[in-house]
Amino acid sequence: MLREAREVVERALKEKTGLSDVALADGGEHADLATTVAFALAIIRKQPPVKIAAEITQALAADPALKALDIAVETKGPYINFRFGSAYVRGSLKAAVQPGYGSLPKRQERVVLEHTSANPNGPLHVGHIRNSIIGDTLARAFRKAGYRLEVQYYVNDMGRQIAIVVWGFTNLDSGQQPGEKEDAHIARVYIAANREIEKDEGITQQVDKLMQLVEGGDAATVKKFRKEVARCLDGFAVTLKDLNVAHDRFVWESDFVRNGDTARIIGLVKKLPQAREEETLALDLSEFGFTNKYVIRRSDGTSVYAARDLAYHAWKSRNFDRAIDVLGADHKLIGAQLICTLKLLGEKPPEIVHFEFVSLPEGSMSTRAGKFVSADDLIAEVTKQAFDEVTVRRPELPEDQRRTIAKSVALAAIRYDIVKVSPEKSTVFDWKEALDFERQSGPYIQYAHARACSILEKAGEFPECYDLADESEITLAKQLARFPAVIQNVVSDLRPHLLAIYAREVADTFNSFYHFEPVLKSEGKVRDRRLTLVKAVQNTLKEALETLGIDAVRTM
RNA sequence: GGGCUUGUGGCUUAGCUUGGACAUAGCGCCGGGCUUCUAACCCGGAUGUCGGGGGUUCAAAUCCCCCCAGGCCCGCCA
Repeated sequence: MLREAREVVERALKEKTGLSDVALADGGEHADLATTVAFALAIIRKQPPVKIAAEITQALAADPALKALDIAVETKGPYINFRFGSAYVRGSLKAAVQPGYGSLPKRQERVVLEHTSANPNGPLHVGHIRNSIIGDTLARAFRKAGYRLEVQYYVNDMGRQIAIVVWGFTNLDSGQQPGEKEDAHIARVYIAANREIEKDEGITQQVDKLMQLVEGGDAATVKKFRKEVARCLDGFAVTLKDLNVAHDRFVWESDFVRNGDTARIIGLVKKLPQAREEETLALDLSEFGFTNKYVIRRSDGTSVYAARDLAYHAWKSRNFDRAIDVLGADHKLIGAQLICTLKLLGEKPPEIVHFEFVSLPEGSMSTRAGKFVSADDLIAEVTKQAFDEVTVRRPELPEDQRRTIAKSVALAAIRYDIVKVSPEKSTVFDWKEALDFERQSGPYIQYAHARACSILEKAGEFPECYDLADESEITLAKQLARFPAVIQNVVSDLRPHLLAIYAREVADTFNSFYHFEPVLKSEGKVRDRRLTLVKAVQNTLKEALETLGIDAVRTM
């Protein structure tokens, strides 16, 4: 409802002012929408802004489009405020109780979203899952916003790290320990192999040889690489499932070598005026502000990651209308070079969402050095803590039900803790925060939802009533009305944390309402309209939580 | 050294792209609230040179410049 009302107001303002930018903004505590356009007009018309604001307000007051939507206009000094009336509130409430609330009209564009794509040389850690959770939340938001979406994981199965893993499995004592997860096993061998390399530089040549063999398509070597990568991915699959993160397709990097795409793209790169072919093939992108050379092919003839990535993105460009990548901040430079080169090749470049690093209190994480907190450990610890909490609060529930709730609570705590922070902030992983299930947490929002469910359950059947009256009711309904616009903003700005903040704000407002306004104990019309409002809150929270990849549990 | 990025009460954080009405919320602290729809909750209070300095503007947390501090990057790694 907000999106529609905003459009009407914006159109009317443009008409009355003749400006293309009417500075329409959220009204905060003053109004539902507000504009400071009078300041801009004051300069043009050389009149005081207060006078201009009054004139515009008068002109808008007579506008039939605003009247039809029951939008009141008033001036407060130079500010023009818009206040939505009962028709808006009614329409908002009616929309918010519909199944699937928040979904936007279907679109035809096909979007490909790549996220996680961690190197398969060890388990996913708390840095990787920032990628997974941002990516998965964006994916859910895109689907809710009506897009046709395919989510991909790009499997780096032929990099140096994997060659080191394979070298380790061939040359070191590398048996799997009982109960050891595949990805943890691979990390152990990878770490051990790196220690050997530090001691003996000759090993690097053996690793290089492995890389040449795999690029050349040597059957036995390819098989070894595939085997370890696949095992690591099996481990990832368990972690990602626990995090409620899903991919539609795993795209293997080596496929772009095997099918000739990489050779083809290298051929095209060679013809670019920026190409510099000496021993290596590289691009000189200095005219675009890049100071380093962008290497595409090694002097031994093998391709580097950049070449295969170009092939992958050219493929995305041909098969999708839009491509979105979620990548760590360490990929900023190569991401910009990738985009630059794709443009030179006449391909659609991806839109890249970068997120900053997660470090540990003792310093940055490193798989190679074995310095990381694995996602599996995090999940196990948070789940254990959640089970204890559920047991304290609901001792009467059978254990299996407490376990089920604990699992959902843990998932909510982890996902929310990560997605609530703006991606551009680097963070330090903090166990205390990860294990906090109170204010500004996922469980806090789940709890508000469970409270709403509990009321609805006890209420039984009731006739829906959309005529809200009390200030607290109207405030809440207006907040629910913002949900579709929030979904819209998440996909247009590629900022999933906006949804996290919004869901928390709805929970805040509802908890306050819950405390002051009796629902089941009120009578007649009041009971009906409040129950309808509770249903709308429950429905909105459910849709918001599910878009965040969090279970909207009915009891906890 | 160069580039990108972050810096908001003791701690964490929203707002910054699109400059405007007393800067958002949480933790922690102080004080209240469970015979009442689940207290994973609610209400009140104290706490801010929006890193520092200049500039643009009627108006700057928000835009521009300089400086300081942290993170990331600058590889024939990925």
